[in-house]
Formats: sequence, structure tokens, C-alpha cells
Amino acid sequence: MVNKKKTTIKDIANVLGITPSAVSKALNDHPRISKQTKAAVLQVAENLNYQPNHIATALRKGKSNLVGVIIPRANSNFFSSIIEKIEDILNEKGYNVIITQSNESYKKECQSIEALLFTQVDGIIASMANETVKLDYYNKIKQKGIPLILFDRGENDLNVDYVGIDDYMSSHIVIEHLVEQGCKRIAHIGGFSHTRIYKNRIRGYIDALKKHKLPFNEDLMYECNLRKSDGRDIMKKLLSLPVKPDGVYISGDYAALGALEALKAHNIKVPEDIAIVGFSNEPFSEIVTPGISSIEQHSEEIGRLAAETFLNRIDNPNEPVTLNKMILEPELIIRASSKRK
Amino acid sequence: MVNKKKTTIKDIANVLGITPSAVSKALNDHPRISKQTKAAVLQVAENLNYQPNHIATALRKGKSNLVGVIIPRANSNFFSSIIEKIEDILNEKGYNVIITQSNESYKKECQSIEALLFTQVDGIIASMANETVKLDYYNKIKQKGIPLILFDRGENDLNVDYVGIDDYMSSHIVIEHLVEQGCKRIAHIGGFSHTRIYKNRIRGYIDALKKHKLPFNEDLMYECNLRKSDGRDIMKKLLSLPVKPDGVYISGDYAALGALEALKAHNIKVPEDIAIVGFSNEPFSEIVTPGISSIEQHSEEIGRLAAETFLNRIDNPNEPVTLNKMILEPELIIRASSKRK
DNA sequence: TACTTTTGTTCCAACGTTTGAACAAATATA
DNA sequence: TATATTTGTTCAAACGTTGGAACAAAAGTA
Repeated sequence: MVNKKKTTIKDIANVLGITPSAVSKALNDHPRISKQTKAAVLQVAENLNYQPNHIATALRKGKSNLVGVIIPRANSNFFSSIIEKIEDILNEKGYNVIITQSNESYKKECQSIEALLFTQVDGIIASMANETVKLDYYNKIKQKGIPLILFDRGENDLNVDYVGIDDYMSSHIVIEHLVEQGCKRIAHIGGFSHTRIYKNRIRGYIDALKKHKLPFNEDLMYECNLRKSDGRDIMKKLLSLPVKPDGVYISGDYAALGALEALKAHNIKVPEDIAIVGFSNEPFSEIVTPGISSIEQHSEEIGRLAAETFLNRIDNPNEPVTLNKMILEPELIIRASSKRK
Repeated sequence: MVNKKKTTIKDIANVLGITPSAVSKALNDHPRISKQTKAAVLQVAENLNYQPNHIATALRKGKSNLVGVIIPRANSNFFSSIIEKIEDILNEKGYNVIITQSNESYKKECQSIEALLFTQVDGIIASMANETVKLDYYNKIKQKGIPLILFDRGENDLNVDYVGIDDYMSSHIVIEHLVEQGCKRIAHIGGFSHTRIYKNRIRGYIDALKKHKLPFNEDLMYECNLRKSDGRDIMKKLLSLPVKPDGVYISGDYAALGALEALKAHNIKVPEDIAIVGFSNEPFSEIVTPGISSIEQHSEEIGRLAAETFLNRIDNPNEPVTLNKMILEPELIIRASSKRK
């Protein structure tokens, strides 16, 4: 049997011959309600299978207890484990999480923001699409006065909380490792430099080359969307150079996979001829042949920090919002794709 | 400047010297409101940067325009592309999608259901965790009278709409292919048989063996969680048998990856010594060495059907809910892991 | 002119919950 | 006993929107 009519606080009140407000207070464990009444209310609520109407509470309290999370794509271990952690922490505090994917599209991202604001979320935790350069929609969130926390892909200009890893340092770690393995001509397949994190990786790449007295060569650096196909196509271009690189640092494991595919097609030995290092430590990176060396970004930690920062903002609504960067240390996981020794 | 105080319908009414209900009707393009009033309201709404309070509408209308989606894990191409499609279709119809992950845990799944019901979603589209056997929480959804659509992982007992592929037939396609490649001793690493879809695949496996006059051997069949490590561990067991299999049909690509890892460690040639076929056609399956043959489940089509079925239920609330299975045809993508000829 | 219909608006109650103020009864204090 | 305090509850308004009923004014019809 389907029970369409929902039990309300009023039904409980009628059964007990008390008022709805007494019931509400009993359910919320108000100190001025007697123990007996509370017990009785709980009992009747149980019997009638009472389910509180969250929407009414939200309207009354001006708080939806919903938090929006925007990610470029769910199909990534990095993002999905961040979300898992965010959900864990926020659910425990009574929040529900609405996840939306931008699919790396600025347009979809704007729609997501619209939709989340429309749903009256209490805050937004987001990682920006690679495509995004205009910050108008993000500013809209700020203007609403609800907390906005960025992670991984952020922009300093927004002057909000940010959680991410030290991208500049990541590049240094990667280049240092490749140099140790004997690489002398290191290429970089990066994300677009208009995105802060990729810009930092590129800066890090260039500075690290300098540090190790290796020449920087424009032909060895590409910017792309870091999809598997991008990695494959750019690798092909690198292979057609008169002097090929002997090491490639790729800003994403999907692109690194694509690059490996191209190398396989050209019968080039990895890591002997060309060493490869990726980024993000996707689960497959461990098991492809050869395993892909990659930067682990400590996604759970990022998720935890993002969620806690949100909760902190909610608890301290009057604290002025400024640029507040929480930067974690990257870790290089070395695998066969770059281990020559 | 942060504008905390939100503009309401009342503010617009005050500016124009009309009543809030006139404003509401104007905004909703009510036929009895004059063109001039509508234009004026729209203008003032624009000026005051009016954003409708969705929660109030939800309370009044008894409809949240939120749809919950429960998936075992987002970190899977199959599920994330289903979600993408569901979002596409439902967003267009004014719905927002709340995605939650069960992480294959029954407990987490129950929590998700609780949370979604608490948020007053208008319906739930779900794929069950492997662990799940008790249907009490799903029955709770049914009792609430809101649409419940299952996809991929479902249970006939719930008697609701279901979208998925023909698992039984998938096994037949796989076995037929392996037999064609000359396999005579085909093992199966499957999901747990208490789950309908895995049970069907197992049934299909056994029946297909029979059909091709191959003996069914209990030692060659395992049930597991289909994680990478499960694939690896079970493959090791298969390799320790006195007579090894010459083909393995694995119900998930992650497990298939693990199996390949074990085979690699034992220097066994794929597909010559042992041919491998996986399931789900994950993106990495295409590029590992060797590429993994896999069953493509047409995830977008599943997402589309699930979303449309939900909309259909919403539009026809009085139509009685019964078992309504929409079954799609599977497609085998043949790659190096099983292509001997 | 008298009556009906149409048009454009206001009125009011409702959705389910919360919360401060008010109030009566019970208990404590002098 | 009179007064102050505490306890347990009710009252009433509010959150922002919606939509049917009511109603006056304008327009149409006989």
C-alpha cells in the first residue's frame, strides 16, 4: 500500500491533544518541554512514521542544508575521492551534497551555478573548468553572500578560500626526478596556461629546467585539454621532431595514457628511449604497461580541508572573506614509465 | 558589496503598488494579468535582482524539483556518463540532480536514501550496491509514492522500472567469441550471484558453455567484488590450478586489469595462452597492453531511458507501478586481449 | 438601459515548521 | 500567606510563494 498523505507535526499534535509548536519543540529537544511530552511525541512520531518536512524547515530557517559541489568531471579518481570525503564530512553535519559536473565546459559550469543558486544551496565548493576565464558567475556566488570554496582549479582573483597542492613545486619534483634518471631533453604536455594551476606547473617546469642547467625549448612545450587523445596527438608531434625528447612530463594521467599509446605505436621503448611522468595518480596508472609515474595530490586531504573550510565559514559568517590558500605538498609516485635505474 | 537581504516578490509588489499575488502571477505568465503589469514586474524584478525562492515554491507546491541519483561509485566511466545524460535531460526539464555514491556499501546506500528522502526529492534513480540484499530501504521509497527507477543493478522483486542491458545475452556473446578464438576451458570471474545482474551473467556463462558443448567446471568460477585486487588474486588462483584455463571472462574491467597484472607477473602470453574478456568498456581498457576486449553497455542510452522514465512517471502519477524492464542489447568490443586470429 | 461576460486585480488561506512572547500552573522563597 | 521564580505549554506570526475565490471595472450583448 502506498501512503501518499504525509504525516505532519500537526497530526502528532492532534493525537496527543497538544499544539504543533509543542511537538516541534519536543522533537528539537527544547529544554522547556517535559520529559513525558518528549517521550510521547517521539512515540507517536514513530507510530505514524513521521518524516520531517525539510523544505518547510529550510524555508523557515532560511537555510537549505544543501551544499553544491561543482567538478569538471566525475570520471576521475581525483575528483571522485575528493567528493567522497566532502560527502562524508558534510553528511555528518547534516548537510546534503549536490554534485554537478561541468564537463570542462564554461557554459555548463554557468548553468550549474545558476541551478545551485536556484536550489538555495548554503554554499558552493567548486573546481573550475579548464575553459573558464570569466569569473562573473563565481562573483555572483560571492555577491549572494554564501561561502564559496575552490579546490584544485581556482583563481586568486576571486579572493576566496582555496585548497590545492603546490603545482609549482610538483614540476620541480618531476623534473628533478627525470634529470636523475638521465633525461637531458624534457618535454612538457601541459594544460592551458590561462588556468592558474597549469600556469604554475609550466612556470615550475621552466624554472626547474633552468635550475638543472637544461635549455628551455619552445618546441618541447604544448598546452592542451589533457584528454587521452590530446596526449596521443601531441606525443606524435613530439616524435616527428628532428631531435626527439628523452623525457616527457605530462600534466594529467589520461593524456599520459594517450602519449603511451602513441609511443607504443611507434615502437619506442619506455622509459629507456623516452621516460614519462604523469599527474594525478589515477588508478589505472599503476597497472598499465609500463606503470605511469605520477604526482599524487592527496585528494582526500583536499576534500577534508574543503569541507571543513566550508563548515568554518558557516559558523563564522561575519568573518571577512579574503584569499585564503591552503596548499598541500605533492608526492611523486615513481613507476616503470620513468624508472631507468 | 555583499547583498545579504534578498529581494522577494513582496518588494516588487511594493515598488509597483500592487499585491504580491499579482507579481507571482505576472512572473508565471498568468493569462489574466495585463501585458503592462507583466512588463513592469519583469523590469522591476530585473532592477532589484530578484531571485525566486525555490524553497518557498517547493513548500507551496509540494515538489522540490530535485531528483536523487544513487550510484555505487562515480569513479567509473559507465556510471559517470549515465549521470551526465540524466543531468542533461532532467536539467532541461527544470530538475536538479543530487548525486550520491554508495561506494558499494549497503550502509552508505541506506544513508543516501535517508538523506534523499529527507531532502524531499521528487524521485530516485538508483543503481544498487553489490552488497545490497535487503530491499527495505528501497521499499521505503516506494511507500513514499515517489518514482523509483533502477538501472544496471536492480532487483525484480521491487517491481519498479528498470533499465539495463541483457546480461544473460552478454555472457553468450562473450563465450561465443572466446569459443571462436579457440578457447576450450573458459573461466569466469564474476560478481556475487546474489545480485541479479551477476547471477544472470553467471547463468549465461553456464548455459553458453553448455550450448557450445564445453564442460562446466566449478573450479573455474569465482564470485567477488570485481575490484582490481580481486581480479589479480583470483587470477593467481586460476594459474595455480593443475590445468589452467585458456580463456577468462571477467565481469568488470577493473578486475580484468588486475587479472592482466597477475598474468604479466607470471609471464603468460595474452591472448595466446589465455584470452581475456572484460565488462563495461572502461576508457582505460582501450589502451592497456594488451587492450581489453569488453562489453559496451551503452551508458548514455541507459541514462536517457532512466531520465525519461522518471519524467513519464511524474507526468502520469496515477499509472500503477509494476515491473517494467527496459533491456538494451550489449555489444562486444573486441581487442587484443582476446583476438587470436 | 439592463444584463452578461471578460479582464485585471486583490484577498486570503495554505504549504509545514519554528520561535519569541505570553500565560497559567506548579514550585520555591521570604 | 504573599510574592517571586520556574516549568510546561499555547499563541501567533513568520519564512516566500501560489492559486482559487471574490470583486470591481470595463467591455460586450440584447
